[in-house]
Amino acid sequence: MKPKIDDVARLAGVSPTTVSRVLNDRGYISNETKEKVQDAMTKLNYFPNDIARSLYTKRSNLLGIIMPTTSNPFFGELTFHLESICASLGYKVLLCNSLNQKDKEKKYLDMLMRNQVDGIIVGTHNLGILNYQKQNLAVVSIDRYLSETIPVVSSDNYEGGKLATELLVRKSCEHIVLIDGVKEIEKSYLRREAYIDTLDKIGKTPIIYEIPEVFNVQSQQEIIENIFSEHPEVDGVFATNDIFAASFITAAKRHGKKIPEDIKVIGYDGTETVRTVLPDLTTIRQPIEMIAKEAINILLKEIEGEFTDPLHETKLPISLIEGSTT
Amino acid sequence: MKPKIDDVARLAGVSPTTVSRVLNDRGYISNETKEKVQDAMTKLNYFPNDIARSLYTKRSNLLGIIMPTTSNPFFGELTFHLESICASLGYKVLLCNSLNQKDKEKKYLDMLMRNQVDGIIVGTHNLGILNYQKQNLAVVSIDRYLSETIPVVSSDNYEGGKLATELLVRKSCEHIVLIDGVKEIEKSYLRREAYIDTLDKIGKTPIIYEIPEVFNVQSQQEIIENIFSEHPEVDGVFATNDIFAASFITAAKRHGKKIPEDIKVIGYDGTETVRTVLPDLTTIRQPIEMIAKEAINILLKEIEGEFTDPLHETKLPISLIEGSTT
DNA sequence: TTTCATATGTCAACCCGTTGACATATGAAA
DNA sequence: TTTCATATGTCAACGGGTTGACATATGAAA
Repeated sequence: MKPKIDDVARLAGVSPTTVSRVLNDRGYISNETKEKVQDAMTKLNYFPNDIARSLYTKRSNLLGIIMPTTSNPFFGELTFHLESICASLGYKVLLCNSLNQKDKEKKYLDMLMRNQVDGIIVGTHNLGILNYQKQNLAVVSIDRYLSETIPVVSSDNYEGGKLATELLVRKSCEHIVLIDGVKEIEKSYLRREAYIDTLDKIGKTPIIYEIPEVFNVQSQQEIIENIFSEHPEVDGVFATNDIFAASFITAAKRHGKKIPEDIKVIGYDGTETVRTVLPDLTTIRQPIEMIAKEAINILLKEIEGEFTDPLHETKLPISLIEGSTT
Repeated sequence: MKPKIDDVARLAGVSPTTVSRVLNDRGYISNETKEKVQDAMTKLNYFPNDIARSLYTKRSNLLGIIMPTTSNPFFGELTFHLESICASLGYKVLLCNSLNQKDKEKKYLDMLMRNQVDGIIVGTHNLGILNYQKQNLAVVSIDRYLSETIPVVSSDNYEGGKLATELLVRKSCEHIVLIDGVKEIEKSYLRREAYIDTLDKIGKTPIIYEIPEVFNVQSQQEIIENIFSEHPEVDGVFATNDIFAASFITAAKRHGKKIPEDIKVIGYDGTETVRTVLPDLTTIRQPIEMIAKEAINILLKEIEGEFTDPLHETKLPISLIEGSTT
């Protein structure tokens, strides 16, 4: 059996209340007693039961993180930073990989509610479900508009899309294709909008390819193949994430195209991983750690009840990293 | 205030016990009552408090996952699979990014114990701390020997190292360098051993470079630079993970070396991410999902108390993926 | 000598849901 | 008519730790 507070008290020769006082640093305790108690805890290998504590204090110190998948380097890195910051602040993280599937998100949300999380950080698409139960729950969304009451932390997607498209234009690309995720309702596609606006301004027609199952390599490649058959004139590609960009480059090479001579390619995200594995790739870098910090900042304020501002949106700066693919 | 079981009971016009019976599907309940209760729960937005439940049942259904960092694609993907499988089995995951730092691991371990996790999956180096408290706790280690009583799940590292080195030899490399992590005590370095053994057999001298701070890009590059000054004759490189391999290739290009003509490079891991971003890279692929499945299998057996076999080790098959870097 | 900060103990209520024991009621089968 | 499966209620203990109220004791300062 796991030792409990009574066992510690007995071994230390004090009352359970005193042990609790040591644990919570309340009231008067002599150093001598403190040591006795701590020794007893060490000897017994005692760990205070946070479940019992939470039940009483009504504070779980648990946060939920819902991401599409930590397999994706952007979300993997984001999750790392989020969790690291949480840990440094005494919060624990329940991880959820929703794969952007509504049913999974619903189940995860349910699970998180049952586990009395103090707040949730959401990096996933859908989650319309959230609305009806927002009530007391603190929620922050990363990069996605979820509802009017949920603050969003993102980097400057419009500016990123603009920078990317402008770069291709400046490099004299005539036929610039956008490779993006699927446009869903209620989701703002600022990178895409910036791409369209920028092309509009110089009288060019947008050519957009949508990749539906974001985390399915196969479907990605099929769609990218279509670009070459349907738009063989393509000489510039803006992919809204680096993985798409990399996939495109691979396909382009297969088609005998030279990057950047024949086609210039720019990606998006600029994760450590992709920067290391494919440092040549020109990309728009998101400040992932800063996003994580800001998201947690806001979430904690919400948890403390200090947050009232609806329609709150934080836009963090992006930066262009020019490699040799443009 | 969050609704509790009594509120549900009142609204449904039944007793709290009946609500509990509905929740746990125990005893006799008419369908009519079931529906009334479920309606009331929906109306009130009621979520059963898993904390209170756990306290009574002494089962948290919580698992701890300690990884170096989900930023790394191997661990990001591993974490994804582990979590997905856990979720499908009704387990919840507390995520810990230890960065292989002993003090952090200790803190995380402490945290997990306090949270009454049913088991822990460890993908991190150190954790000698584990020994003294192993007692009732179910633990599985991935790829690392931690103690005699902790089962290890890994892929066949020796075979992988052998295949990799043999491939370079077969491709007529004369000066084969190994880029590896730092060799620590108590850690088995089978990939390295296989490399050494394979070279020994044909009378070649191993040349080993160790990268200490695995997740520090800067230090990686510095060490790799040394290879070119100290061993300009290098014509084959076996990197024990794909990130090292990619870093080396980047450096090689900077030095005007052609891959594979001047230097052949093989990596290790074969994650989805690297396969997509750098599909040319020859690598040894680890069956990440299989590793995750097997780890959880064993962990659950431990939790159910069915596991007694000490010194248990599971070795899963690796495969060679030949790209164009060799 | 009085007073008070320090130090510790006892006790019970509380957090929320679970469970076993026991009571009661209904309707159908024997 | 008896019996029993079905259906629901009441009640209290339980899980492990927290906390407030109150009692008591000691030693030092006033």
